[in-house]
Amino acid sequence: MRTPVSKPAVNHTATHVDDSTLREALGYHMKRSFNHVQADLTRVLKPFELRMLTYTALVLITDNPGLRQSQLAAAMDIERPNLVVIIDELERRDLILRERVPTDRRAYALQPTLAGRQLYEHALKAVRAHEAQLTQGIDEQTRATVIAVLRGIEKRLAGGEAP
Amino acid sequence: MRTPVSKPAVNHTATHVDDSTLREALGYHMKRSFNHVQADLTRVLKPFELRMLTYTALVLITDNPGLRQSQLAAAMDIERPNLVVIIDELERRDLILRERVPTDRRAYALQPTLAGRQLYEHALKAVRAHEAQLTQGIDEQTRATVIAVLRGIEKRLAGGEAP
DNA sequence: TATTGTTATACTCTATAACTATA
DNA sequence: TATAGTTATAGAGTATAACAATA
Repeated sequence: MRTPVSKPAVNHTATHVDDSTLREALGYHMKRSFNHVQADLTRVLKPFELRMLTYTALVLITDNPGLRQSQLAAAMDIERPNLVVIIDELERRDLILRERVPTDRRAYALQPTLAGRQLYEHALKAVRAHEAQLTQGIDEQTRATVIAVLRGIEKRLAGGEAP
Repeated sequence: MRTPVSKPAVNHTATHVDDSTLREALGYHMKRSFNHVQADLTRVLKPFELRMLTYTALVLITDNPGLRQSQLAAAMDIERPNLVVIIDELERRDLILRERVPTDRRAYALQPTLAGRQLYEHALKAVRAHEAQLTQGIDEQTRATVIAVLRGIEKRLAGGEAP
């Protein structure tokens, strides 16, 4: 989507730019590869009219019915105000419900609807196919190592600077 | 910056949310870890009044003096229009120069100024220290594997869907 | 006083179409 | 006609402050 399918006959633009200084940094590669993964996943989710964030929210609500918005925001690692529009969108499409919690009338218990659970199933299948294509040729051991490193970095940075 | 330094005594928000469905996907972990890396790097670059994109542009221009904007945009994997404001900002701060190319008066040759080269040196040192802290405890072999996987994914998705 | 959800707001990054001036 | 840089614009993600209702 970002690069032309066939390269131009004469290419003045991509000739030998030295990025060796940047390539040292893990974050540089994380950014570049994630941008492509993000764009690709957006394309995969488009037929379901879902984005990465609405998909993530739908999955977590379906797997954790009764979840509260504050819990969901924490799980998704986003701020509460940013979750509101996501939940609004899913609710407007009748994929989830906001149910009042009797014991705490400030909070909502988020519940998937039947339509929500069905969309979850279909979208999940597409995402898994996408994931399989993405990690094709990467052995399970290596994939697990990459995930472990990414999670380790996340935990280190999430926990605050000084241990 | 995102999570409090000390967790609240009673925590209703983070209790046992099942994200096992999402955790299968590599992209999920890429997003989460990159968000933290991005936020952390933003903090590291703040004293230099640089962002990830202005830093990247400054490094590439300094390492490749005379680079054209179209080449730089391709190297940074961003669209040309988005590069303009980045170059504007660096030029306004007298960190780089737009020099007309005599042989092609449509194009600019981007050159770092002395101030740009100096800021490059200082920022690079800070970024390297950040990187060292980030990858602390990860052996070189593993780090190389992660980078290779990320680059492989980027290349696969950048090249178009059908090989 | 603290928390849940909310509104409003701002900044960053990304993407596309269309323009200008050159080639 | 094609390319380099530009302008304008739109969409998405992220972050903070401040509010009403409730605890």
